[in-house]
Amino acid sequence: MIRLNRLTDYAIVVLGQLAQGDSESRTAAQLAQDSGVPLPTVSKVLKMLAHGKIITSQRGVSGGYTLARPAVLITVADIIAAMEGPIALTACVDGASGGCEVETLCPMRGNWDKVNRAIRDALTAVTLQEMLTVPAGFDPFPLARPPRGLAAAQ
Amino acid sequence: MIRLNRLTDYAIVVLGQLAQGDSESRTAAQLAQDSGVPLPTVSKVLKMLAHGKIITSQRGVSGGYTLARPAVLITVADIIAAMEGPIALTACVDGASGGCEVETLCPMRGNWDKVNRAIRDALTAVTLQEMLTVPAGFDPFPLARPPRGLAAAQ
DNA sequence: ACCAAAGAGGACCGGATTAGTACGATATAA
DNA sequence: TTATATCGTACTAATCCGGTCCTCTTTGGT
Repeated sequence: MIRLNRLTDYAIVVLGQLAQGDSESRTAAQLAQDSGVPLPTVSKVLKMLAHGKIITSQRGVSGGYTLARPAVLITVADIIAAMEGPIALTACVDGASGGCEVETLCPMRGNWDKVNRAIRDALTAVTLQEMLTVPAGFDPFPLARPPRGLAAAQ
Repeated sequence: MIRLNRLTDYAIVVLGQLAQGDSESRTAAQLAQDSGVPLPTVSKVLKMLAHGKIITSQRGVSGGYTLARPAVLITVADIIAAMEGPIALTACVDGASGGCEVETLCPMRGNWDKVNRAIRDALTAVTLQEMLTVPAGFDPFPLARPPRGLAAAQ
């Protein structure tokens, strides 16, 4: 199970709220209430998204947040990148010769790149809009997975 | 940055060692020495891989580990699945109605499935063999980013 | 039959990461 | 000028994960 941060999850939810709002400006408080996520946390998420240029913020008395562009043009890759930095599986890949101690022994430095690119492409192919449109008659709980835990798993 | 466990990283390295060994049996101690990873940790990794049917183990006095099948037939998806459980981005996706508190509000439960499938496909497309063969003249450090403190694990 | 080697399995602990909170600063419209 | 709402940063608590240790089981050799 590859984990992405809970905040990223929230980000998607919040963006969903924003996308439904007909491009109207919504305050952090509104979004917090609508999403059920505590205000400070939503605020944090919104800040990160604004930083990543996914949404725009308007300060001041009647301020709020708006999608920076239509939901169709926002990809999951964009969102994840905003929330977690560049999309890549963490490994020796991430540079800096000092970082990986078994560097000289590891026969495959750099080949993660291929994997990373594949994943990046996969994530770029899905837009926020697609995440919002729930297909008719889909199964809400596709995989019944064991609680997390690698050792406990299987 | 999507994180996969450090153990998964080790798994790839260790499997690399195994793949080079002409299908000979190697003990955990040997692999630990060759990979530079502490024995208990390597042992744990090997156990998990054996559990996932990636490698086979032979107990007893002249025991050891061997790849369960040729490196060409072992995909990165297999390895990650063995180390971290089913491949999916953690989200409301992962079932159990109690798990997600904003469930009723979240307009996009289940659409992660599309993303997950894409990622799974991407990972399945890369084999251990491919990870081993370093392309001629590749750049060892494609992205220059600060090293993540690796806890000085020898 | 016994002993040594090697893996299997589980429990445990410390450290690192992250979620969540709080507070002060800044901008804006009325 | 004041009320409102975001911005930015610092801090704390809880969770998760990597790593280690210990004991049991299996197996081959003596």
